[in-house]
Amino acid sequence: MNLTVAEENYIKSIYKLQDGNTVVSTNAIAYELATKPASVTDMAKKLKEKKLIDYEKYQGISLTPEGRKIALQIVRRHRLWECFLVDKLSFSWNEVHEIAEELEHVRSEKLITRLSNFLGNPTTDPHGDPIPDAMGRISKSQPLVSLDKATARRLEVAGVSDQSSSLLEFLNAKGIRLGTQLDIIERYEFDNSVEVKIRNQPAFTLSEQVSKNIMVKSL
Amino acid sequence: MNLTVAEENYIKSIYKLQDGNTVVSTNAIAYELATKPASVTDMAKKLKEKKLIDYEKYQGISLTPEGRKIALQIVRRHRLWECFLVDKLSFSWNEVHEIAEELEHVRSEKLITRLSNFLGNPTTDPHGDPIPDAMGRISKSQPLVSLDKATARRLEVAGVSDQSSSLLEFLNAKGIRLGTQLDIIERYEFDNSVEVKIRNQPAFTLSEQVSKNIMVKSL
DNA sequence: AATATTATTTAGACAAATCTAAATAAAATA
DNA sequence: TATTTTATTTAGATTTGTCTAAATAATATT
Ligand SMILES: [Mn+2]
Ligand SMILES: [Mn+2]
Ligand SMILES: [Mn+2]
Ligand SMILES: [Mn+2]
Repeated sequence: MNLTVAEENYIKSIYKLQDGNTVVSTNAIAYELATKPASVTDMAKKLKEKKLIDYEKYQGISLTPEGRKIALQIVRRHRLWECFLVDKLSFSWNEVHEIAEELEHVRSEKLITRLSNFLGNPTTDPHGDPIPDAMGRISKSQPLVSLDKATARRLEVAGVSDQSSSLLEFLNAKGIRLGTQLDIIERYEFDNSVEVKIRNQPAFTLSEQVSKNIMVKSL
Repeated sequence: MNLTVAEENYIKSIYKLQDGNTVVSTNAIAYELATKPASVTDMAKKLKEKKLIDYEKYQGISLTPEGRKIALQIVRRHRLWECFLVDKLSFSWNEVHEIAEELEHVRSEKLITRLSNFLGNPTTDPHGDPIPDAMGRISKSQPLVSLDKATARRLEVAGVSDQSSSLLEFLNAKGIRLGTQLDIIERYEFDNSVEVKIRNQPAFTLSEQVSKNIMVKSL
């Protein structure tokens, strides 16, 4: 199965959007890929032809088992490259997504096997997302709680639900990254903001907008 | 200047073929890129439009200074990735070309700067070819001699002029790589073959075909 | 149920990169 | 120089991925 870069990007988006849902809508894919619904319909026909998706017009789109297998390979490549960029080239987590978006399309079994090995076969990427193994097995990311709903006092940052560069940049500036331990100092009902503290640093306040997108686990 | 992968591949081929020559022919480029002369003519018009090559019909093709600058960037990326694959992922030199052929098109200044740094800013790639620096400066590869014409008795392998996977694989199997030291045992006029010896190994014979493509310097 | 809104598909077009076959120019040879 | 061969270009198609505008289907609202 030899796929173009465009086809790979569609497969990956469908995988991402499907998560739980039975089918994905034409519009959702168009929005995700910053393209037009008409283009999605065109591509849907091609991917159906290749038996990578199930698709009947007006009925939404879902990956076939084969499509899912390919999606997991692409996700694996994407996340391994993100690890490489952060761990070996000292990029910060907000800079790696766009670059990995290109690197993920370099197809070579051997390259990915060796890259994974070189990185110590990591199981999560710099954003806390699980990395599928060579067989496409992916650990169910334990259901995390968002910071605005967490109950414990001491928490560890385990992921972000919004991966926009603007959020990641903000967190970066505040010194919040994966594995950072936070203490909840105070919650303000008024605007649902929350005051938090990182060891050896003055406390600061996070808006609801932000705390909603920080996924944490208690220690 | 935003170039497509195809445009980058053309620019790189023209750079490679120009080397010394004033202009490059349509056919030479077609052969190098395994495409058809008609396609080269089409692309020549586009690249001229973008002011990356000088081209008048029937007069051959040459890079403009701007085109040359871009070629050097692509060559830099290609060779740095080759270093990465060999030095960090333990690929052998005959396996890296195809993969680097894809990696070279991932465009990110920062990525390449950091990759170079991570590798210790190497100045030659695994095939002995010089790596242009960030400014596009490239060290004139000292004019090497091919093994079949070398005069000294003890030689060091400094490059290969044919980079086909078949030659590299052969050399690999014989234990010949960049920096390998060879002693000339005997030259046979009959078929221009040459018997060589690597330290701690039995001597063996190389055909003229092979020795022509091994570039060496004396020690 | 009729109407309005939203989602999706179709029709027709375009740019990029390629091809084959035919036409033309340049170079080599007799 | 005339002829043959080789190199290059043009003309016309094809594939991939995209778009806009118009048509149609599904859903929501009165
Ligand atoms: Mn991508
Ligand atoms: Mn990620
Ligand atoms: Mn390439
Ligand atoms: Mn090389």
